[in-house]
Amino acid sequence: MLNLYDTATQSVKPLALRQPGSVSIYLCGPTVYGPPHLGHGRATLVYDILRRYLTWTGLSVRLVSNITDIDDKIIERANTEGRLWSDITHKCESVWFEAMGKLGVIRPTDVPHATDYVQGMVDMINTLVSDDKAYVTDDGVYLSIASVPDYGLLAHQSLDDMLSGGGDREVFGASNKRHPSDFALWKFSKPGEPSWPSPWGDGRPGWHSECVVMSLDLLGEGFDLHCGGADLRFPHHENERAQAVALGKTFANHWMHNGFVVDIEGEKMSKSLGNVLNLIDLLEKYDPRAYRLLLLQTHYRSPTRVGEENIDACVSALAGLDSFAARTSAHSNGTPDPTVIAQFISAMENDLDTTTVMALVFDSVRRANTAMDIGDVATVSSVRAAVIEILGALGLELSLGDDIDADIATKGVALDAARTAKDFAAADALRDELQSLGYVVETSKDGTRIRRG
RNA sequence: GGCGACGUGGCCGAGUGGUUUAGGCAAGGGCCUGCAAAGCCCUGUACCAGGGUUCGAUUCCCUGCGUCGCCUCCA
Repeated sequence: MLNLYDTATQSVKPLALRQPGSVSIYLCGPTVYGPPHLGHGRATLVYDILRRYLTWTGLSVRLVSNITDIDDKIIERANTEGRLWSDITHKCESVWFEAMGKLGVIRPTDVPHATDYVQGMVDMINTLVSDDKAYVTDDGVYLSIASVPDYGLLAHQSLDDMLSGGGDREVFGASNKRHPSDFALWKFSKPGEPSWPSPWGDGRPGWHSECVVMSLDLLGEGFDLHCGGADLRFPHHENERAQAVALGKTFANHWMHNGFVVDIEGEKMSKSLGNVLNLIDLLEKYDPRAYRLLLLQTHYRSPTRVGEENIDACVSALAGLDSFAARTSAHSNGTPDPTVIAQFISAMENDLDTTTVMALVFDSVRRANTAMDIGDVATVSSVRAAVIEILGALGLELSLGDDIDADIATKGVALDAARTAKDFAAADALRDELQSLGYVVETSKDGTRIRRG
């Protein structure tokens, strides 16, 4: 049973399943108006790891992650660049999935698009308006949060405190709303903007309405888990839930939020600070597995510092793991060491304690390496199998790097021959040549092993 | 102003009321090696400051200082 921190109750509690054997998860996906940044990468990676783990334990996982393809930001960019808004969303979506593919993130089981659900949103808003839970103003339709008794469940703050705070912040549209915290379900469109018909006037749905309709439509009431970045906790998730509650529907049973990616100074990356790191750049410069490893070595709720030093450390650690996989590849048919697997499970069940899991992995690798040194084949194969099993369950594939060309392999044979003949000058020359071509050359009593670096 | 998180060895980053107090990276020493690489072993004696509770606190409580997040679009 997976124990997971729940934002609503602010405590770690078992993830209860609505239907035994299967898990229903809704993850708020991207608004497609720009390239993915490191924060998007973290969120998708965290939930990819969760999803893979749950699947590994034998559960059937349904992971719904939407694409928000209608939003003010998209319209703004379309206007600025004189492009069709759908042109931007299509392009951004393909860039998104290409990046996620490189990260090794499995595509969600369902990828609903907000624009495909507009009618459902209009219907939902209509119900809320007829029940007087929502009302029409001159610029849109708003939800009356007074109709939601426990509004603030996720914010963990009283409305008064939320309103009194924020220093000099302005409350948007405060003048024409019943309550300053009421939020838009439907926004009337200005001429030239994308719009859909509605009983109240042409317009587009509010962001919060998109996610409730899609999650309830695909997963149904009382689905198991709703997740996303910590910044979505309030107002986005709070407001999604508020609509469901106003409709008299049971919403998510458990709320999970991941921590931010911060810069080297420890500040959250944000566009206004100009410290946003592009995920595409990271993927071009480094082995994508390094980012996954970095996140596995941090708890998912802690802020993560992402900088070159950090990623470099992971690249080095990965080299050690790959090297381990390569040097033990002859013993790849073992049964995973049950003790190691049990430790893995117990760490994961404890609120996804992947840092402990990685410590276990590195310890196991060391144990197997030692066994390898002394020729304890049984230990090598069972521990190796456990390591591969665990890393596989977390989405980390080790590289044997043994897909080398024939002429390179030939040079390896020549290198061994030169060593046997004690012609070390020739052997060193061959090794230098191979290394300058980017290969890792490891010689031992058993012969030379060449692999891609 | 409200709510919340955090301050750990050169760096990153877990964790814990006390005996062998993660792990990764980097560094130094050693073994192995023709020399390297890979691997293994050893070393560094860390917990913001000041009080308090306790036989004992890095871990609990209080105060102070510092950092960060949310309260507005945001993974």
